[in-house]
Amino acid sequence: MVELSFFDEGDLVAVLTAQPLDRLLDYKAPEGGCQTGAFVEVPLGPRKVLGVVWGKGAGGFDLSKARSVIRVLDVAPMREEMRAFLARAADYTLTPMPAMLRLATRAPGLGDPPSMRKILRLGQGEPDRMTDARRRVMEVLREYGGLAFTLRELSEMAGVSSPVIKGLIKQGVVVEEDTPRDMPYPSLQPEFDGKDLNDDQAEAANQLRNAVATGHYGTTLLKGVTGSGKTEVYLEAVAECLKQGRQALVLLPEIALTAEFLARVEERFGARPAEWHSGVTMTERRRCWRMVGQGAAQLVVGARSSLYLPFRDLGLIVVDEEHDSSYKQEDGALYSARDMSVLRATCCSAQVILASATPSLESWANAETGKYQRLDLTSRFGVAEMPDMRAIDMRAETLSSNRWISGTLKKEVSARLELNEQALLFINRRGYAPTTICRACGHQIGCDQCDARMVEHRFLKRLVCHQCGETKPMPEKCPNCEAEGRLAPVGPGVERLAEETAEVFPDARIAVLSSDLFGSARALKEKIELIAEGGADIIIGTQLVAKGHNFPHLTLVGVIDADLGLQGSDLRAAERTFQLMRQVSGRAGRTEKQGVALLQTYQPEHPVICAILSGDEEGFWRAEAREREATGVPPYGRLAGIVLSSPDVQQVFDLAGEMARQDAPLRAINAQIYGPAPAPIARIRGRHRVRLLVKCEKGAPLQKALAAWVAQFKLPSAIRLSIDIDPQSFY
DNA sequence: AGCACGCCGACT
DNA sequence: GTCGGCGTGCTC
Repeated sequence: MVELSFFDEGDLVAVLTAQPLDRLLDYKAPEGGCQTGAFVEVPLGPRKVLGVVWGKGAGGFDLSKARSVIRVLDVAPMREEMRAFLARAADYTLTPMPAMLRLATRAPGLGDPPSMRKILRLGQGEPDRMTDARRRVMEVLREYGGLAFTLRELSEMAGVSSPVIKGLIKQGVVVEEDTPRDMPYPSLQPEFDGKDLNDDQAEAANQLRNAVATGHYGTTLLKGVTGSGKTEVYLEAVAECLKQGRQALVLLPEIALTAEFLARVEERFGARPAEWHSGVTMTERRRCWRMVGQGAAQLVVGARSSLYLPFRDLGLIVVDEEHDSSYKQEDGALYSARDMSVLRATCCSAQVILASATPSLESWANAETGKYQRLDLTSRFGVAEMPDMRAIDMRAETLSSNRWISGTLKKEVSARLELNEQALLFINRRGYAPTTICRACGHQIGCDQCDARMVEHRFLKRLVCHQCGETKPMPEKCPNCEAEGRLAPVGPGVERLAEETAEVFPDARIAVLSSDLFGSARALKEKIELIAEGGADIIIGTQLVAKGHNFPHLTLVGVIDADLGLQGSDLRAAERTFQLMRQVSGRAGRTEKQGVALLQTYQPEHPVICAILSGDEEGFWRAEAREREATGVPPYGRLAGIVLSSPDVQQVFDLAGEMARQDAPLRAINAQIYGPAPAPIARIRGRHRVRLLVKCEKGAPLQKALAAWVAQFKLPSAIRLSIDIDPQSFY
């Protein structure tokens, strides 16, 4: 090996810590030495902190100050490819290395020794006296001989109290053994037969398998309409990856989707994979992190942060619903899990599968240029067709005020109810009404912390700010003119639509699905299952219902306001509306019955609405691509958003203005600078936010220029600066 | 990030 | 005279 990777005791090693320092610190290697990549505990001032040995120490300082590494932690060292990935991701996103290391060490108890627990097995001989309770204990142990039980589990399984088991232990009939607390995950069986695939799916699966078998990097866009069997297809790629003895990672945008996915994995591979997301317990996270590092977890299903797990040999990353906006972290470390997946895959020679019914324009464009492979699944699974989609021209409908269900839609819903089928009414607005206005003075109730309007939630009996989460009770009188009883809700939210629906269809059973109505993912899941089994006639839902849930009795989708989202000048509005409408429409008719999707719109000739209705997706993307190419925005140009925030408006505007003037490093790469302007969310929790936008040509070294530009300024401590490369929301 | 150091206002 | 505000700077 050429690289010097082992250091003897006393050698100077450079250590990266998760503390926000702008450089590596040198330490003396501990007793017994250490290797590059080792996770270590080092002294830093009065504290002990976690670090990773990054290489040979650079020296060049007063060596008498050098302290020693306290100890090497008992976890697998960080691999070269992981270090390279973190460094490249840091360069790309302009995130400091300590912050990257923090992402990669988000597991509790990394420094703890591998703890042991006692498990119970059947020993030799028979108990002195056989009782019912004792018999049950022995039966359980005999029946599940392959499984390890703790005292508690066994007493639960056998329905006996723990003294019964303790008595058996004393006699040696049951024996205790020490095993590591972090157990390897049960092994998955890629040899099991998958579901039957149709020709289309089989062909796509075959191509993905071949790609995985090359053992090289590559990215494939797997495009398939809702219900086309994308999951079955990419699980075949996972199977191939496991056969190669490599690990696989499946990213899902929403925790609520994991339960269903885990069940499918279990069905396909005979066991459950490792799970990694915010809902997983501390002990389980610890186990996952360690087992992934030891190669004792073959498949991980997780949220975007699972990209930073210490895989030993990652061969495949699937990004399901790759267009989903939750893959873009918008606070703290700013990164797109989709782009980071591709980066990670290039670092470890893995394949990436980007799966979506409605890909992001970026991925579509990368497939067009041949940077990504593209596979299309056209036929829906089984006999179901894409629903028949039509617009309801709201200009021709007569609706009384504060009503949103048109006569046409009402008739269609009634017809479904007669047939005992389900209808879904979709509105992408939580709460009762988006605005509360005073009829006396016209004042709108806003949030005290932000500049957003507050949304009335009748279910919670409060006003809620959807930007910062601030809530307050509904005031009795107008906070502006003090008029009493003149505050009125304006516009529809999901709760108000439910109210109208109950009036219009008094005999129907109505279920409302909105994320704020459920305390837990489990409660939500139960409700969804209940609905799927036919426990409701009309489903009223927000965005939540668009994501992957299957309602077999659903044959009609009514979109209350298809224009919502087309307003404003957000460049991605059209793309998002297109994706959302297609997804929601795809909920209808997933089984043998043909579904219908009706879009209430005031602009039926809008290109996006037309593209949705005609199903001409390629046409929509081509038009969008032309538009973006003409304006030089992503993916045809590069963008970065710089947000400065401070409690002091004047201060933050002054600095932003100063930065905009001192733009020499940016001019050097021909970049243009726009702003300062109030950021999309102008005030969050009392901090005023100002944004600058930097735009340049596709090939320009944007990050380098930005770094040089920002380095010119010394930030007052009250001001925070964040740089967002490839921002998702820009206007 | 913590934590110490250090330089100016209201208290014993 | 001293306690304590948090701006500035350091951590191998």
